Amino acid sequence: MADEREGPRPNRGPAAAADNRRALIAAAREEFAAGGLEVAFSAIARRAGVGQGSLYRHFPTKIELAAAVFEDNIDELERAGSLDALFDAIVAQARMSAAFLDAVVSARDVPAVQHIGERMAVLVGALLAADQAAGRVDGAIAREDVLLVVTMLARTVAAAAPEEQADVLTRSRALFARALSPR
Amino acid sequence: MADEREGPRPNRGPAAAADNRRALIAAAREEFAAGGLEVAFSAIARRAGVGQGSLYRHFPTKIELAAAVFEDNIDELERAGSLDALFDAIVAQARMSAAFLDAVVSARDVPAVQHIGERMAVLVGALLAADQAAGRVDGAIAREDVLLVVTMLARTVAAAAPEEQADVLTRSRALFARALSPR
DNA sequence: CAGCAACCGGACGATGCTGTCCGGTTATAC
DNA sequence: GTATAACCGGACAGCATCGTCCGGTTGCTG
Repeated sequence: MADEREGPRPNRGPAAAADNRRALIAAAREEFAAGGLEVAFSAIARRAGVGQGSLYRHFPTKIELAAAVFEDNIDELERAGSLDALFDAIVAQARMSAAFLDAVVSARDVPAVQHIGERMAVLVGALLAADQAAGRVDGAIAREDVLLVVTMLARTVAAAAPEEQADVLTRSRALFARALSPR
Repeated sequence: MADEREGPRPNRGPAAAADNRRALIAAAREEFAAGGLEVAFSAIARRAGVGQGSLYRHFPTKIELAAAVFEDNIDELERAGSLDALFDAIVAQARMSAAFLDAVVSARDVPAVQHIGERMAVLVGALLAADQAAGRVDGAIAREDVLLVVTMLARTVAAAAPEEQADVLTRSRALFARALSPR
């Protein structure tokens, strides 16, 4: 039933629904990364080569769309083996992460958002425990502290002007390294 | 706030220009503090009891308006006697500061913005030197680090949901205290 | 007192986004 | 082969904001 054909694929019919969904998520990822959460729905639909109707059918609200995008991205984050690696991955998707965080504050009760929050909490908890066991992070640091660091990193790097992004990045990494390292 | 509506005070003529300017700045301060930089120009004019034409005449762009508002606020910041006190003052105006920072990244070359940047840099430099001399802050910390901390504090507190604002505040303050304190 | 220049305030056209609705197309069932 | 149901895509009306423009008022000057 769910058989994916290459070649001259029709853009209509039930089989195209999954394709459209993927195209929309990909387009939204690029738009969010470029312009934050403020981008217009119409722009996302245009980039995906899909009508606005289809966009609203798949994702009635912007929060659900953002959640779908980030659900994909979090897979990448979960490959990190240490907090440092997690920070690297977060920074690489800084604008995306910041956009998602903006969405979170306005809709904490959406199930999809909660699910992502739990995945992040579990991930951070595991990495923190490992780093503390290895003596790389002070025992006084709590999971909430690390989540805060992640948030700050994403927002700060995302908001920085392009020419000072590199400086901001190294400086904030060093700052947080001081904050987390054992006394 | 409600301005002086008493007596047969004409709202026209050259003398009213300065009054209008003050009213606009006051209205903009409240609007920015409530809704960030995204508030509509029309809303600011309405709150100030002034026509849109007058708003655009005094402040052609939103950046200039934000700069005028923050130029007022920075007087308060300069009363701080230590970095800790500066952080307190920044957090008290968190939403305002965050709104202004957003304006800065989109118009770094505006003279009014540059002027405020210089005042902040001078202020932070002086406080940092004092705190380092007193042994409260590590000598390895640079002025740019502190400016980064200020930015992060403002943005983080401003973006937090009301119910977790208190927790975010204490946690980030503790985190940055660890980062800045001598080894 | 009369003319002038500055300034005020709101109306107004333009622009862009939102969310819905419907004609048309395609796979599937019979 | 034909009927049916699902789904696509773009048009469209509604809405908010932007930035300008102009009639009207006020204080100043000769």
